[in-house]
Amino acid sequence: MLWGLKPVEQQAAYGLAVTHLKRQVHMGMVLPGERLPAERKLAEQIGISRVTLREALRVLESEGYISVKRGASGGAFVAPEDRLREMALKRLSGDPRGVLRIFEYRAAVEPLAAQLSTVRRTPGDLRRLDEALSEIGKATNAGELRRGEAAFHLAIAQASANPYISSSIEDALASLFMPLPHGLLADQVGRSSLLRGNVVEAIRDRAQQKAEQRMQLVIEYEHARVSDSKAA
Amino acid sequence: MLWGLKPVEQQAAYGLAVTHLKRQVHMGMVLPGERLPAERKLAEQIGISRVTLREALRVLESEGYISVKRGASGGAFVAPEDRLREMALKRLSGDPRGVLRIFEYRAAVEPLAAQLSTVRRTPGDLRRLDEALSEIGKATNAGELRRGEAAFHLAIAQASANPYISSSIEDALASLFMPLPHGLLADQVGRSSLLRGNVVEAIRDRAQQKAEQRMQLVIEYEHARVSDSKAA
DNA sequence: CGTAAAGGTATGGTTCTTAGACCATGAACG
DNA sequence: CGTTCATGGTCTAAGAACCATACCTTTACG
Repeated sequence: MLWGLKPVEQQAAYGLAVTHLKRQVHMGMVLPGERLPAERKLAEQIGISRVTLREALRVLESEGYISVKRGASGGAFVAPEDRLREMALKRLSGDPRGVLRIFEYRAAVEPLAAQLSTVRRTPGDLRRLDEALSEIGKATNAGELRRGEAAFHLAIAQASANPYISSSIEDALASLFMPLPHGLLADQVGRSSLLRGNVVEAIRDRAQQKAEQRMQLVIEYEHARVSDSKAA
Repeated sequence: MLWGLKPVEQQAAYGLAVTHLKRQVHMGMVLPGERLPAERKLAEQIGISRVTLREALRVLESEGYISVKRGASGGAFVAPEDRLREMALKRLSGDPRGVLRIFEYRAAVEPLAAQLSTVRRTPGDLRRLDEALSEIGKATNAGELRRGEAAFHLAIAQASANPYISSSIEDALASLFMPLPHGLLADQVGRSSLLRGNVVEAIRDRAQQKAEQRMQLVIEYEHARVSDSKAA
């Protein structure tokens, strides 16, 4: 038999921290320009020592994700939206097929998640979905819109009550920072609200087929949006 | 924002090795009763030191996956089929929903993989599929049948050329040792060969819809088979 | 009955991670 | 203007994990 040729590679703690923090940025859990918690606090929160965290911060800094300032009211600040968008586009152009891979995958899994959610949703799930919709509706810049959308997709993943689906959706979302196209923010917010609101409505009404179909639409729309960004 | 409440946990190297080796057993890459490579060799193959590997072996031994004998022609031997089946059933009964979760997930992803394979398959992919079919056809015991089937599903995952699909199928396959029901082996082999052979045929003919539908059948059949095992 | 192939054990060194203390900076405030 | 103090920057000592290597013990087999 082909005996485990691939070596078991142990990730260093600082490497895991780098990955973790990048995901937060990619999914918009922390917005461009925002300050991260102080080193001592952040280290405790993610369960590593401060020295180790600092190694991770150095990596993120060198890759342009954050910039660190010292002194009072200093700290680690996420790069501005434009810088992030630039980095994202660079990655997209480096691997043109990557986007297709992500979306063909999401197109299979997320509609399933929506469909399952119609049956398994808890009151807490519905609350999270409403909150996400509300954040999308109130978004006043690209970062906030992205964060709301990420929250929406993660909430549906959670509502599906299937750990395989959950973790794979999270991976797919986090694996790529999806830039929003420049353009009228109001338009983006409007379409995002409408399409995703319809999904939530179907989930609330326990309408399996509708939920599935409408989620499919969301994915298709988002795929198109990313492709447009790439073209521009 | 909710700042990364979940701590970043670093897996120890021996823990990774345990997981890796369990997967090999679960997927039937190493058959019941078979001997693992010698410690020195295995350690080198999976890229860890012998001392660390030995820690992993102690864990596997204590959980009943392997038993270790010393002296010439000693070594680490995978537990016999019956013992493994017993362990698998124990786990299934401990988490009755787990099986459903796995199959509802596979039912979405694997047909997609088959469909994509019709377009992206390489000659190497077709060869691997044929080999897997051949191993299924020649199976003279439950272990060999399982190994052939695992090889088949992994080959299709690979042929889909989508890393998200690939890794998630591997996870799903490895997350659970699927016991085969006691019963006429010839029957099992016959049905498995027929159903999976049809899928390969569709992939060879580049028949997208057929590939997708036939893979769906395979998953449904396997789900039923596992459920039967549980009942018995 | 000795050889060889395996597992079992021991030693010392390297790297990663941690806890804790202390230094340096600079914005805010009196 | 100078003090305060939150915050990043640095240092040290200890511990844990992992590794390379050498050597001991068991046991099948010629």
